[in-house]
Amino acid sequence: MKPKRSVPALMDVARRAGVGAATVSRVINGGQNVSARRLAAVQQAIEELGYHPNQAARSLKGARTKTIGLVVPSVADPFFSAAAEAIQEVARGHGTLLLLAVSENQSAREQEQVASLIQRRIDGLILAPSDGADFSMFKHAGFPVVCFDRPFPGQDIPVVLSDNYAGAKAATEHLVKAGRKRILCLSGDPQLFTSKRRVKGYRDVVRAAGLPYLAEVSVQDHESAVAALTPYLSGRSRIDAVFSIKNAITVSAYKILRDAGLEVPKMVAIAAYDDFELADTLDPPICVVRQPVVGIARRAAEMLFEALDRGQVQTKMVKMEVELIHRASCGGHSR
Amino acid sequence: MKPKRSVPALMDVARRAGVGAATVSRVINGGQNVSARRLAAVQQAIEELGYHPNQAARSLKGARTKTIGLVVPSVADPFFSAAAEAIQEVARGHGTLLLLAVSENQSAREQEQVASLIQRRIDGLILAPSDGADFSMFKHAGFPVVCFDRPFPGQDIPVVLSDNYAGAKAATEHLVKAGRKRILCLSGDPQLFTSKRRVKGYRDVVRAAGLPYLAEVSVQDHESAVAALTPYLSGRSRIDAVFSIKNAITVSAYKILRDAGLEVPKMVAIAAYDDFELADTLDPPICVVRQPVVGIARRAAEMLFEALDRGQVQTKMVKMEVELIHRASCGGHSR
DNA sequence: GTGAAAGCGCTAACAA
DNA sequence: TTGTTAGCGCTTTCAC
Repeated sequence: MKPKRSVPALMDVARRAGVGAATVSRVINGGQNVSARRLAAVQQAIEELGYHPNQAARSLKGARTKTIGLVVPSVADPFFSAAAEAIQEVARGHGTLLLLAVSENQSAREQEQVASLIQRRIDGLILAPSDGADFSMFKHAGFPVVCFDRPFPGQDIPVVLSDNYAGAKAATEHLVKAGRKRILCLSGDPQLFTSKRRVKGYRDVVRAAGLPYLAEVSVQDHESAVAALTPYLSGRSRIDAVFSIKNAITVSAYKILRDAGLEVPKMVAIAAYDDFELADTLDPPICVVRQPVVGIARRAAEMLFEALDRGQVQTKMVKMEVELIHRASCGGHSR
Repeated sequence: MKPKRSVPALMDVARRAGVGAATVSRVINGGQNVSARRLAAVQQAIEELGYHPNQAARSLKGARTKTIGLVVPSVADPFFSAAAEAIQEVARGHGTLLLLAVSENQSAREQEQVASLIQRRIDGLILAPSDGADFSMFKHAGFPVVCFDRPFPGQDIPVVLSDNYAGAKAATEHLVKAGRKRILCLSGDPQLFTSKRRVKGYRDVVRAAGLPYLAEVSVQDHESAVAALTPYLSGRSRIDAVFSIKNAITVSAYKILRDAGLEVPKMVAIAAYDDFELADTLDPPICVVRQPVVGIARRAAEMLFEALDRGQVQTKMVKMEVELIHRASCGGHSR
């Protein structure tokens, strides 16, 4: 009798322990209604065989897969990696694993990844949707979806996000109060929901204050940051403040100003969206709007599991407050 | 006839298209040997129903799950989140999804997570093992494993890592050449493989140079960094260089020295392991040993897929070279 | 080219 | 307390 080559199945355990399949099933599901003798026998067989129940077979029977999906633009981004960590932690608390997918903010990729997740019959999905996210991909998907950081375009899907508009407003107002007159707004992809809200917050404030609306909204990397900023560094179009809306750009702006010899905050103030690890260590420390990343992610995950437990989600939108962290780069008084 | 409530199955498609199950199966697997007429009918039914094949059922039949596991100490850590991104990218190229698990460097958690992955019948596993990783958890697992960043303790599992010893040696030698006499080595968990190798590199150099071996190897956070460094900031035990071995500690050390009024590099030089985003932006820029994170992760993933394709892994260990990035904090000449 | 039917590993209903 | 058995959704012979 040749032992079957592959991984042991429940029947192998049953045979080795000299019991029926159902008994093994009972044992691996809590061991209720099983005599001590057989329980021990089965446990020993499991141990000896290194048996692990096949989840695929279980979920075929209609059980939960104990797996949720997470789709983010990138895990390399500190915002989303912190979120991923928090979500995975909540999931772990529910005995659930995380299937990670990366969309790069491209709806085609997003769709492809979601299709892949649907095939795996995830119990639920947490998603930071791309701008062009298409709801039809969820047709007949059969699981709850919770968005975070951004809402699902044109769809009433539960979402947890922060108050981007208020945050940008607060930061801009702070600059205005500090006496800045020409505030340049720097942003990445102008299509991005978060960018749009933040730019709007900035705009409403400068408009109300009668200041010029100066925005460069398509800064992608250091090179384009140089290109975008240079015209504003001297002459009559010279600015006296920068409001950076995108994490990665902030540092570029800081370096460019410094390299151009423009003293911060004396000549040009800086305020930025998203706190970062060394914001308080740079010279001068950078004034930022801080989002409760972990709080947002955790809340989204909790909402998903509520939906899983209770059957339905009650809350449609949770908007978290952000915090303006006053630091010297604003040139403002801490009040 | 009530339409079944849940997600559509292959049979639903078959019935709607008026064909047999096998035909639908053929269509979703490439559509070979199917008449154009039925192919169209089936595709339409799939579209209308929003049908997605159930992977669980497929893998029950013995097919690959097209899913690999990734176990890291933390995804919030920039090193591991960059690695995760790279690995997910390679996986995507192979039509494979990533099941993400976090061990927090605790072998119990690691074991629990791996068990969970085994149940999901992953095709393979990429792992940054904890110090106490127990090989027995893979008993009968039936899939290839590749480690990265650290080898599996006492086990001959394929691994991709960087030359921690050489990197630490190079950094320390650089400090020695710059004339430093009292070099303090700061490290986190002394049990960690990478820490041990780096400390050894440091030690061998200071010993050979006849300099004192000064090490604080259990620095966890900013508070403990303060506690560890303070005794060395003044008096006769005063140091003239710090070699920080752990990412998170480096910035703490930098701040502590700065706050203590010890000029860098004039009074105290700094060299550190692992490059970080703002290392070149701080004042002074921090001299670091840079690991090819993405290269390491990608290579590990590629090795796993090679093992999956070819059946076996050939390489047992890949050691990547690191690079010493000269920056002003060392007080050295750039050569 | 096509469909019927067996079986992958498991759970749950039922019988004993 | 037990074991037997019928599927879960799919792929894969094997006839037609």
